[in-house]
Amino acid sequence: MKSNFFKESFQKISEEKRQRILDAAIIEFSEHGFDSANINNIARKANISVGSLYKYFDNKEDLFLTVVHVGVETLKSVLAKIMESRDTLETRIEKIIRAIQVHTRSNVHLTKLYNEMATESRSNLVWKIVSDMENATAGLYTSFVKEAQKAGYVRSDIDANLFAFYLDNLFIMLQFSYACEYYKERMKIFVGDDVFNNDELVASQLMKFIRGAFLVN
Amino acid sequence: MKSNFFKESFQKISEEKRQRILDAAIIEFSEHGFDSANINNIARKANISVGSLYKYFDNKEDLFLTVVHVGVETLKSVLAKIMESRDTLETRIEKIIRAIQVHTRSNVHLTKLYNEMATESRSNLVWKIVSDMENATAGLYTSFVKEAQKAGYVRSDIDANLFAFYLDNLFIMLQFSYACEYYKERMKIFVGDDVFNNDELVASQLMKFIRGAFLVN
Amino acid sequence: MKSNFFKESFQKISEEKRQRILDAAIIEFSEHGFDSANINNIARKANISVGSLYKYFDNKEDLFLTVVHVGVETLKSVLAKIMESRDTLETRIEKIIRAIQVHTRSNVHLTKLYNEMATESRSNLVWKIVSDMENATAGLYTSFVKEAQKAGYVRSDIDANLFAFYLDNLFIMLQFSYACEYYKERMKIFVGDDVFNNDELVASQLMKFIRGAFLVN
Amino acid sequence: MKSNFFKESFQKISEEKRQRILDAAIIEFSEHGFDSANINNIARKANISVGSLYKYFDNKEDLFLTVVHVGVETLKSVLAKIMESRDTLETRIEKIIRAIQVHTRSNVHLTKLYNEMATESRSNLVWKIVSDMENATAGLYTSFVKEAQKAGYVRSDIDANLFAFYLDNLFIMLQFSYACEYYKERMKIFVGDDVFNNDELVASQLMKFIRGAFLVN
DNA sequence: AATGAATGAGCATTCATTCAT
DNA sequence: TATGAATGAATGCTCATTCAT
Repeated sequence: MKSNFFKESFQKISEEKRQRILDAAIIEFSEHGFDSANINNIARKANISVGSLYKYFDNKEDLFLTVVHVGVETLKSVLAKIMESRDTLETRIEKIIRAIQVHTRSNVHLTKLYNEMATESRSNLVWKIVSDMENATAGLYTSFVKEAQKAGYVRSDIDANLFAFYLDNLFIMLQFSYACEYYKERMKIFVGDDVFNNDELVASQLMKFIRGAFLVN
Repeated sequence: MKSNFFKESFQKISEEKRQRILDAAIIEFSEHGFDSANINNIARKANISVGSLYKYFDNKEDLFLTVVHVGVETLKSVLAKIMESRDTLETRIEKIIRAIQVHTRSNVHLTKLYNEMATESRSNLVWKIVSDMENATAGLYTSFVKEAQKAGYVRSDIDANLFAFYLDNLFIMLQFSYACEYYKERMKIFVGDDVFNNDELVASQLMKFIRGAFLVN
Repeated sequence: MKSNFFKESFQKISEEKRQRILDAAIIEFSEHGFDSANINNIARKANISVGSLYKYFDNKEDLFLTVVHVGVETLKSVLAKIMESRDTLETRIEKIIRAIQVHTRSNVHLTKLYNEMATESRSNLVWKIVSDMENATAGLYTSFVKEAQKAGYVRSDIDANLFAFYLDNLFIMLQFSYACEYYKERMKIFVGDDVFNNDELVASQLMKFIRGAFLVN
Repeated sequence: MKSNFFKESFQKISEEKRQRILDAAIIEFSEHGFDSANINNIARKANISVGSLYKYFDNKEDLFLTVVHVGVETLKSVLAKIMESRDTLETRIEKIIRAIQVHTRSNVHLTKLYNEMATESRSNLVWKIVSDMENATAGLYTSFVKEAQKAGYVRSDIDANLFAFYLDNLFIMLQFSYACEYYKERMKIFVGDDVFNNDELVASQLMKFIRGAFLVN
């Protein structure tokens, strides 16, 4: 599968300009969705001409795909960093939760984009790009659960695949709840207007929830 | 707050035609989102003229709000039916899970619409319509958790609000996983291509996950 | 030339209903002009159905032409009443001026319609309807001027046709100045915000203007 | 008050293109009025794309206001040129009459636009634009009449404001009679089909009319 | 005869994409 | 290579006219 959706010329420009374009695009796409995103706006915000944009990308879709691709790579690297250490499952989960709280806040648009992307029945191209991230995540979580089962830390009477899935579901919703307006409001309704000043409570309770679900008692 | 966004004439037409319009609209909005939804398409699919559509609704936004409103009412009634019986928390949760599996499959577009809607804070009107559903859900779940805590069935060392929130998060993701293309693919990656023929496993494992999280051990 | 633009059925309805229709139509046309006038509005204001309107008139244009025709007849009869008495030119002119002040105020829409009508290059049909009124007016004024010339009251060194024309020009602008928003504002600029409470001054000065122009000194 | 209703880009295009757009617009607006004027027509006639038109003007109203503004400026400058010389009132009036005959013929659409515009108080914006022209005219005429009164050339027993007003009324109707179909036909009825080949007579008789009205006898 | 719901062509406006400079 | 003006297809919405009841 093609994994680059930009033209050669996009690689030749300065790192700084490239970043400006990606930033402008990720904001526009994450805030308006693919169809309503405005290419001319992106160019203006990136401080380049539309003409140039079309020198770097064949069309709107390719720009979108590039942005998604970059976003996915970013998310993968965040996860990878957490997972490379040799911690216990419990520690890892805790690290992930904290990372979500920190990372989501400083990369709101990335999460919004993920939400947006999961929405559009945007060709199957998007899926092609994202699936390897989901594959990585799924594989990682599942194998850690299985390992922990073998080691006796985690109940042996559960389906590792499904439990990894439910675990990731909780993580995704946590991300949305920190980034997307709708889910932020919803979280406030459930927990109170003050939640967003109470990361510690949110994290520790989620840990308790997950630990109960997984651990041998 | 105004809760009807349609004109009087919309009430006068036959139930069948009204349903045709709502169906066409919910499909269009759920598949394209508000901005990219095409009013002319909706009219064509509903087998009426644009002119008529505008006799029933003042504008695109009002049609959208009506559709959201109807969708929310449907979801509320499904939940209400489950909750009115005097079951234990555990039974109730199990019933909800089964209901999600059944109801989502036959109302795919409703769930897609919810996902779409959560995507960008479409004016605050949408939020006004949906917030009472979220409020109802949040209140219901939280109070049941608290009751169960009092009765000694559920751990007393947890924050009922947050646990209710995490619980609903699992439910929402389950819905998306049965309705939205993206999340369906993701679920297949986690659990295997066969998941959608294995409702029993999905439900029982989720029950196990939740039971572990909640119950006194 | 056809001089009726309505269908037979329009004559069969009650005088009261007919008037309601004409009133609604004259208001709509005079306020919005032909193109922007709204047939459905007219029907609603006249308290009849669009369907009926189309039973009485073949189309929008015919309704417009009927309205113009009625308006013209009204104006003609007002003028006729003034002219039938055996007054001197000077008295007649004074009577016309006073009549304009009174009649225009209570028939604002008629004058607006005249202005509107003079604007549209509405087919030559309009012209056909109106020309006989203009012919009548022109003939009347001109012959009175000529008579007065013969009688020695009016300067003999003038072109009666043109003087009658200039005279009517003054009358038309007076009408507009009492009926049409734009010209009302303009008159206020020229004479002061108080003009419309000062009919006496306006009339007497206009008399003085015209007398000077016409009379032998 | 804002006095430019176009975007910056409109100033950047070639004088020739700018004129083409203004010409097309003035014709369309003067022939159909604001509501019925067709933007796509204007673009086509101006030989540019609709897209471009919207690069130069935010919307239909702004294009209209620009056209009105330009028209008013043109009329003001014509009047100003006549008035700057140090002639007697009588000479000035004669110059204005001749100027109307010449200028109206070569700027038919400007006069039609004025008529159209006076027809329905298009927002109060139009009035804002035009009122300063009316103010200028009113002030000019009135002060000249007053001066002439002081100098003993004009009767002292008249209201200068009203006489200036009646004078301008005659001028306006003369303009309409040279530009607008309806008023042209009317003038032919009053004076004969040949009027438009007889500027000399029209002017000299109008002078006679006005002189009689104003002068000390 | 009367009704008014239904129709669909028409217009203002937007925006992805092109191309002359 | 970079620019941004120009293009025109597409879409929300209106309203004269029709026609089943």
